[in-house]
Amino acid sequence: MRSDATRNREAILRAAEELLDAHGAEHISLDRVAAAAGVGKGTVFRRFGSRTGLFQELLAERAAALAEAIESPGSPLGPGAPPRERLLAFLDELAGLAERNLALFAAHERACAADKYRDPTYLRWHAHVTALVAAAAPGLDAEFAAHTLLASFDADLARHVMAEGGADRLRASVRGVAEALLRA
Amino acid sequence: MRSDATRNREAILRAAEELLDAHGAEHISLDRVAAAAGVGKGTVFRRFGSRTGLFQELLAERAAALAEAIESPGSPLGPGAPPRERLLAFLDELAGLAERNLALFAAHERACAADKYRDPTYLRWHAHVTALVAAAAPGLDAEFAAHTLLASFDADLARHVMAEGGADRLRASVRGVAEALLRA
DNA sequence: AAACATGCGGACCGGCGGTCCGCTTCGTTG
DNA sequence: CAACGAAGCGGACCGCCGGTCCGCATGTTT
Repeated sequence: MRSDATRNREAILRAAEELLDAHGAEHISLDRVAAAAGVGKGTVFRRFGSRTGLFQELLAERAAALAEAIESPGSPLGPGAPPRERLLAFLDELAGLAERNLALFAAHERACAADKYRDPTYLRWHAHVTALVAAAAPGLDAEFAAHTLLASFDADLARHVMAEGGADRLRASVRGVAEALLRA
Repeated sequence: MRSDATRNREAILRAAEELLDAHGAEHISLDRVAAAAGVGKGTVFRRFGSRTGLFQELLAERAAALAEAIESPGSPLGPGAPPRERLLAFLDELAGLAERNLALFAAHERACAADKYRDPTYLRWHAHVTALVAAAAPGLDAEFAAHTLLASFDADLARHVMAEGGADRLRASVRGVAEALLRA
């Protein structure tokens, strides 16, 4: 990749973030993103393929730290931790991510509305949760339960719950459901 | 309402159904609906206000029987039945509704994506489930758990689950999660 | 039949995601 | 350094969509 391409790519991602923070998930057209990045619209599409691609990459970037934490041993998130605690810790972490990136979650959802089950980040999260549910609650349909648990972080639901009580309220509610499920 | 207005209203609803059955939830623009109904586009908007309004009414129509069943005593769905059984029966019924109206569910979701929590049908369902969860599992955040349970009928998830096993598979998975939750 | 309210259709608008292509810039090679 | 091909760029352009508007038609009432 040419150096100007790399620079532009970064500029576009940062511009998208700024617009999300400033105006929420609505009215973020790719024209605007391009303008804010000081770049032509074609450049946005060349780098990211589509609106969907842009928000997928942005989410992947924001989720990178979590993805790494999941794979490195030694924390309650990493391999080696007992599945139940590992799952609860992961959900806690997701709640934090959702809080810090509500607008991005919303935009990403909207952009991936068509077959959301092909988003790489969602797929990773789902595989992770499925495995942990299967280990901690063998009686359940783990795949289905994993979708159900992840649905807690739907942007609208998360916003609604966090409106009274912030991320802690979301964490508590999710934990309540998760613990109930694992008791099975 | 003038008689021709009533007639057109019906024609539009039927046309929308036909298009949904024929082409799925995608590519159903209101231009197409209007054309299929043999009506001008303005008429669609005068009757239903917006795309959202159209699909909300269509869903309300398809959900009417269920809404009635919920309120009339004597069945496992109606008042008087024990909350746990009443909830499970309701979820079973919703699975059937989802199966018979997958395309409509998808279109409705897409149309109500902005603040989905203001859709009258969803609100009714949510209030119902919340009350039953509160009665059957006092320890839980009932409102939150209700959103979680209803998320099982997200069109994409439902389609994905029903792809192998049809509505019965969906019913079984939902029931598994619901029973686990109620055990709390 | 006349007069009024209601409803109608479809041209029109602004905005969007996505494409295309002539021009510019980068970086490599001799 | 000159020059050349590849990679990238920008923004005009396209088709489509949700939504609006208003001159005309149709139903209703007296």
